[in-house]
Amino acid sequence: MARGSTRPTSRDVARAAGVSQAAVSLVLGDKWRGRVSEATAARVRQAAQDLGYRPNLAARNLRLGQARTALLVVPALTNEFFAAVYEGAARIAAKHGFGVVLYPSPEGIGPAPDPFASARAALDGVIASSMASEALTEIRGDDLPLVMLDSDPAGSLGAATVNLDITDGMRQITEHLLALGHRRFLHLAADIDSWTFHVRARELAARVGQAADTEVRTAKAPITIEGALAAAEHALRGPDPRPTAVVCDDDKLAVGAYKAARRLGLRIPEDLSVTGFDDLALATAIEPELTTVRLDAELFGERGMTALLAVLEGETPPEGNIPVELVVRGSTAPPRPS
Amino acid sequence: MARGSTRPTSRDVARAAGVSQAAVSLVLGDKWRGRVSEATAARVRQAAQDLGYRPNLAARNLRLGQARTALLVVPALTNEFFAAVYEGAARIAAKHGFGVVLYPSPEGIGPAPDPFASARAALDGVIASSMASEALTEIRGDDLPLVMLDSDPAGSLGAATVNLDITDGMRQITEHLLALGHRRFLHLAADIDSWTFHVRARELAARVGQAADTEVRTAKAPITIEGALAAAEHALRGPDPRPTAVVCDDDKLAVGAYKAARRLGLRIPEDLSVTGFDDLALATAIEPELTTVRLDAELFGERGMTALLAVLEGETPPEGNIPVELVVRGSTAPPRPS
DNA sequence: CAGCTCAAGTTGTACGTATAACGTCCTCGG
DNA sequence: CCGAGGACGTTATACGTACAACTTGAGCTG
Repeated sequence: MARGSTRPTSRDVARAAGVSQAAVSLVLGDKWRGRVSEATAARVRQAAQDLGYRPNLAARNLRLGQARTALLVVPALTNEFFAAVYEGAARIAAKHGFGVVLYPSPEGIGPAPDPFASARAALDGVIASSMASEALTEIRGDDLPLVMLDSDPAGSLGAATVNLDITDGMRQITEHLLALGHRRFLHLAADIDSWTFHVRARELAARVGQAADTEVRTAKAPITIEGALAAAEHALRGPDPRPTAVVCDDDKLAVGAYKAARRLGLRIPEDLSVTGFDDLALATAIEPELTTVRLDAELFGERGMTALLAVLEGETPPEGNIPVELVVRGSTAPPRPS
Repeated sequence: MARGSTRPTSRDVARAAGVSQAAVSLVLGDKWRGRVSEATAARVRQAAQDLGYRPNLAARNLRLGQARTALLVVPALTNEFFAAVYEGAARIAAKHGFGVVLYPSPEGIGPAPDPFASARAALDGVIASSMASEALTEIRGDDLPLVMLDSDPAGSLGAATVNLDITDGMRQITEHLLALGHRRFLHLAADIDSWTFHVRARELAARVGQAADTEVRTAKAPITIEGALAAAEHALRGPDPRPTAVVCDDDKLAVGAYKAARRLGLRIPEDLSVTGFDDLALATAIEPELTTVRLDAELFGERGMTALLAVLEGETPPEGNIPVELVVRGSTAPPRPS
């Protein structure tokens, strides 16, 4: 802030090139065909180069009434899944000259004024994960275009939604396990009240319910290794007969299940099958490698940004769920004959 | 963009409250003590509330000549370490009314105009990880305040630096392994040419060199599980006698080492000790849990942001390395007597 | 009651840009 | 030789805000 020489403006460039400020704006804005001679344009570009001129974004945004910036609201970047969503969104944004800013994790803000509560004018739109929906209304105005990620299409009035095909993912897992012969399941569920996890539970119950002699127990856990370990161990120590397969809402929960199995002396997959959800780096780090559902988080982010851009253009965003894929690895096998 | 009713401005609020626009600015900017009566101030605030007024950030930034925004340049957010750095930086930033934007991963930008190349005017400063230093000069002007993360203090002319005490971390690892009795080491090194990884190699060589009858082999690998697996397997199949400890530059590399050991029929830690670096979630997910050096990535980000804020205030940023901590878990043990 | 002070505002302007609207000169057809 | 139009610009203005400088009236003092 205590910088003496301020940065050069378009007026400085104009002076150096011997033209008016307007001419500089035309040339650098690439709107000079038939309005400025090639020679003059070259002179202007050279002057801009020499001075190291960069347009002042604040002024440009003010003038144009838009910021070419979108806000992405996610629960936590340290979750690899959401980091990948960001990267996908940022890639598409960059292709269209847009930037993406993140809503800082709510618990970290404290009593300070939320920078984004007053930043609405510098944003053109919002992409929000359903997991972060509570704080959403105060961040976003009632007028800012909105795209919801993984949210109940029926419940998000007006806003465009982009969803992964969670239902199909859970269907594939369930059918895989049923085909292997499993009948007694433990559902290790995330203790988060959001649409995407409700769908998992609903689909698991529906599919398993169609087979005979089946049972589904549920244990809720926070999405941490320790939390999952505690919940899984407690549930697996429950009344006989023990479940033969643990269906986890998330790969991280599956790691907890692995640790619980180890404590109980159960081998995976011989004594216990385990499945995850997301296909994070974690899934192939552990032994045996985890059977899970691959979610293309980057594509998810890309679709979210694409949808927002469509809304901004006044078009109708594309519909349709993003397909997911069951990846069978070493953590699932037929149950031991009892 | 095709929105009919534009958002209310401070002038609209002024009209509604029956005062001038300047009065609105004074009241909402909290600079009205002794300039505006309490009653009028209340009227203004009420009007702003009613209209749902939010200041236009672009205009404010233009007027003030600052954006209260910092740019954080990191190689990849999907690396949990850098995601945590972001969260730390964003937390401190928010406390000071600042925002943090990320430099989008370079490979994703493609031929489109880089939004940040021209965004300098909307940025007040840059925090950059050394791993991303190549692209730095074109992003940053030559005038924007800069803080470097994990970079050679001697090499970063003028810019403030914030460093983790990597040297001490490697010292602790080496001494731990030497104390256990190890003499033959494999250094599974990241194939990235950056200061932070040079320090690891240098310190390992220096410390081990002080003991008698020691040997250090080096294998370079990209920081992926597959890459590390290939490099580690190749190195461990090398000429006898085999190394008894694998020192990895990074936890992810250590996972590759685990997989290589498994392929070779070596048990960890009985036949082979393995150490990591970073203490990511991965470290406690695998079995046995990984002996590694804990880096407080969030604190790292906090310190980076604090340093930048100090520079912006014209103060001298605080000095000193951030301490790191050896976390001994189950992946290290005395070598098998030969 | 003249002159001063102070509260309580208002008027005016600048930040840097993009673009609409307005000159010029030059060329060229009729 | 005149007028039309294109090529090549320039001048002027608005975006919404923050703040310096000015105005106005009331109260107080001597």
